Amino acid sequence: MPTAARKRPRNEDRIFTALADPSRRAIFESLTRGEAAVNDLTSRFQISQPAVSQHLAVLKDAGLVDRRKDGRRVIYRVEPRGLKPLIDWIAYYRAFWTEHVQRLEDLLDSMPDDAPDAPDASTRPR
Amino acid sequence: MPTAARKRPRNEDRIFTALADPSRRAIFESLTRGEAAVNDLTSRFQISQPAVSQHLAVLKDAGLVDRRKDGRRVIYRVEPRGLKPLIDWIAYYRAFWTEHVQRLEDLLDSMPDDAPDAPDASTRPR
DNA sequence: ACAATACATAAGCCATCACTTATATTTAAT
DNA sequence: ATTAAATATAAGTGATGGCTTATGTATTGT
Repeated sequence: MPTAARKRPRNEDRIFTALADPSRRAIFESLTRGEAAVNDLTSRFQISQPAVSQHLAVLKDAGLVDRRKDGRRVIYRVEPRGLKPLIDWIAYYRAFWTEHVQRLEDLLDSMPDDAPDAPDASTRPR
Repeated sequence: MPTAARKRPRNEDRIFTALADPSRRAIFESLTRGEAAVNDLTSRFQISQPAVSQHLAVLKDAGLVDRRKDGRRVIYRVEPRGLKPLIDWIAYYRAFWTEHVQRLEDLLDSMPDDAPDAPDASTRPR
């Protein structure tokens, strides 16, 4: 069947917003060291369990983490492809100043991605 | 098992918060097309001049833009090295989750179907 | 000198956010 | 069957953030 428009929302907006909060970024960073249940994460930080759950919901909505049920626990893990829109955003604008930042080239060349899309300009100039 | 000691400054904080706002990101993106005065930027968006100045102040504080005076105008331009902490952040944690993806794939290869094992208990709280 | 222009800062308003406690829901343990 | 545990959601609250208008400070033009 011919696929119609792949009009995926692909919001780098949610990603930037999700990672802007230090607690949320700390939770994400903690998950890069291995998957963990909500209770595990709650014990690692000094915020309440609902706060952790809310942060995880934001991260999940941004596509940065995924979850799986294990009995009465919910195991969260990093979604490896979640940072792709962020990398694409950087890749798109790299053309304008890339000659000054060779490390960016190095990083982007080592990324296992294919043909980054142009980040969407939902806030367009007039 | 990676026990990442914290020896990395967290200056990506301001960058994430600076880029989290769509208007501010739009201003930054606009500056990638060339340097511009505040008045130029104000005419491109539908927000007031003080709002533009405030956004530019946040971007400058994050190290994403720099400015130069030209008569009574202030010309803003992208600071090429400004995104480096962001790129470093991605590169740093990318190493972790690619490692974990590999570990997960190895696990799935060696173990067909049953008994998901316990989450990593060696992750230490801060 | 005076007026106009370009920008920054101040002050206030309103929406959003990150947190809390309380509660509902699902699953496990006894 | 009860109780406990793990998590999500609801509701409320204080703080923060982005916007506005008003005003201050340089700089240019006449």
